[in-house]
Amino acid sequence: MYAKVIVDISHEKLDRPFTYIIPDHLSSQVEEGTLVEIPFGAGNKIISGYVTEITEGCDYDPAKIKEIKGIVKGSVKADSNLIKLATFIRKTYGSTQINALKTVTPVKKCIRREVNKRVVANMAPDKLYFLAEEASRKHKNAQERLIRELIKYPDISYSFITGKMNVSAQTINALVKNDVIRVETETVYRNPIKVERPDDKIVELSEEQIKIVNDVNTDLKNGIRNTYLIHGITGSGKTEVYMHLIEDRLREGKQAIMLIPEIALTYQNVMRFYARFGDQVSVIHSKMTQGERYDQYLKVKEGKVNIMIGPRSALFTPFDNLGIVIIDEEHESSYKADNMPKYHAREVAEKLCELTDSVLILGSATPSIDSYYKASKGIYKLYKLNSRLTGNTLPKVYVEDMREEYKNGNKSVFSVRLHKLISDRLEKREQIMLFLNRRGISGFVSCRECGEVVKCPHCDVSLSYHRDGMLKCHYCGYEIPFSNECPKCHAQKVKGFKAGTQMIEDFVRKEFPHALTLRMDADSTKKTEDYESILAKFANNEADILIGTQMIVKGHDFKDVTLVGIVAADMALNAEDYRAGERAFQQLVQASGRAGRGENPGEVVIQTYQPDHYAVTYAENQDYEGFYEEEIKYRELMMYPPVGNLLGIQITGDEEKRVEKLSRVVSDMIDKMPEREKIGKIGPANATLSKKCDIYRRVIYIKSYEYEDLIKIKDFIEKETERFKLTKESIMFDFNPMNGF
DNA sequence: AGCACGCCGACT
DNA sequence: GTCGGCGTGCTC
Repeated sequence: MYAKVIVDISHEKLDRPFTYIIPDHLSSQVEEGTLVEIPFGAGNKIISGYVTEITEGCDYDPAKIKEIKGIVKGSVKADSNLIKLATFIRKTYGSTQINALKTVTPVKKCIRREVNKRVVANMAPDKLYFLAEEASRKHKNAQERLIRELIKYPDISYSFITGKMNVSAQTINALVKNDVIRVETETVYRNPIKVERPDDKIVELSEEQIKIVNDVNTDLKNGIRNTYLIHGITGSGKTEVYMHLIEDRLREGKQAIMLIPEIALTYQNVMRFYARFGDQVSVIHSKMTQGERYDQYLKVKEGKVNIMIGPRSALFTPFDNLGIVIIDEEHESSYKADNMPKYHAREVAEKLCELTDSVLILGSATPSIDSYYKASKGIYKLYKLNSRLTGNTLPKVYVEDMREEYKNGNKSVFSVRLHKLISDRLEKREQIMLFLNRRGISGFVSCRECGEVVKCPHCDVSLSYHRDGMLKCHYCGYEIPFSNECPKCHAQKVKGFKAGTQMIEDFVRKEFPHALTLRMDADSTKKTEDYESILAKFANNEADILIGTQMIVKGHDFKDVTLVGIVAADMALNAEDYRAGERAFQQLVQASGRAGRGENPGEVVIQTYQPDHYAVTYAENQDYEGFYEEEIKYRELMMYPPVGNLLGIQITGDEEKRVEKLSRVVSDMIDKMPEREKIGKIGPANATLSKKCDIYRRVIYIKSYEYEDLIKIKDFIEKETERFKLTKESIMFDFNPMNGF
């Protein structure tokens, strides 16, 4: 028998199966997906590789075929659906097979589970006393020590004995042999989440909700497998629908995967699932150790877990009878992987559901244009949840034109209305959230004389001022002490602008000296605990105003918040990539949704210099459909996704001129392709961040209606540039990029 | 990726 | 005369 093996070397030239003989003594253990050790290359260096196929014959010179050396000890095998997913990822996103295999097997090492080992006395204390005396006579000090301890405490933890008491395992083993003691082990699964279990009352479903559940179940009964997009405004009870659908699958003996954005992972969401489904729920998240991951994997394999909740990698949970995949907040950009292979969880989930015959449920208050487009084409089934469960109304949204405010002599950060509403809420003892966009977060430093902005010498960004008196670069960590002398005109006029959030906090303190504020940004939240404790404090009503970025509130309900202020909505509107409008709209609507989650109705103030921007006007009316219609027209016109497909090509290197030249060469290459007629090309141009850590970055974007064309272009460029033997420059591809380059 | 084979400059 | 530079080619 032979095995086709993908070797663990990520290089295009080796990205194909190699044939190995399966020796007889391994034939029972080598299967598809097994991680094996194989001799490779002239030096017969031992490397590892995944078996992807087992064949009887071989299509390669038998004289040259080597034998599999063994199985990688403690490895975890990839099941066949995951191998198929890996192939899909390789083809769709253009990675190597081995990298794709590695991404679908997030648990690689079999790390011993945590065991609670205890040493227990096997005989009565008087007998032990006798043995201790005997050990003492024979100068068996360690034995004596242990036995005397056991007289006092007949049940001691193993680690205490080998640690504090300094008794070796050998001594223990000797006593076990003589039946003096026995070692008891008890397996403890490391539980990633500490829950105090709030009991969740089973909520009656609304008619809207029941319809979704029934439709899905009816379709399933009729053997129809669909993808369902639930467009439900914040607070409309999507989670209840998810839980019902999961419960129905569990009853059929199937399992469920639910993806939620990493940032929303540790909070109320997950708790509700624990409350409802108990310990058949498991959670994975990026901060987990290898051991914790392995435990979750084992629990899945042993059938103890039927629901896996986690970020995009939770998709690769090896359930053997998967029935449903749910992607909550499906518009979130974190569902797109940011390193190779740059897969999108939604697309991989579609494939996974196809392979396992499962249903896919997507949910969002602001669906991605991609998904809504598919729904409008009938590829997804669309459902709407329009009423808030608590019965309260959507918040009232005010758009404030900051140009007008300025004209009327208001030079502060707050419009008259926002100022008034803040004092109103402070008086009523209701809570307030103030948002700023991400881009406005870090402070920068410039010369008031000549306007020179102090930049990082290694990256194309301005340095930001930190409270410790240093100027730091967020990308490469470069730092210099702050000086007020301008590096260009040498005037003593350099001054720092405070980070957006801090500026607002200072301003609030000046204007409302009695208000208690909490601030949340990269500076104030170095560790996750900080982040969690800030949110907990706010939820606990220990502050009146929470100031932070858009990021902070995903999936959190603060029932006493009745006012949300978006201090400067403009930064998001003016980003250069084609998703800027979509992102801005989503941010505005999601932020607005934070107001009035409790009993009191909420109000939202959006401050902007572009009150007529379509993202703002549609957000003001909470009009998703209107926004979609406008946005899709623009995408159609420009051949942007989801109407067309986009390939981002990034060329990087440490010499500006060479990078520039290579980008031109690649561009010319594309121009000569027969597909050139059908496709659109943008660039080459400098990337948004044109230099990062002394690496220059240029980009080319290719647009096409046919995804296949993009794959062809990537393959062609890879083939053609191979002979350049690029060492200092590199070319990277991103299919339908989400975050630009 | 890594290692071997292979054809041209400065050394005991 | 050799030791060694890394160019190119292969790896089941």
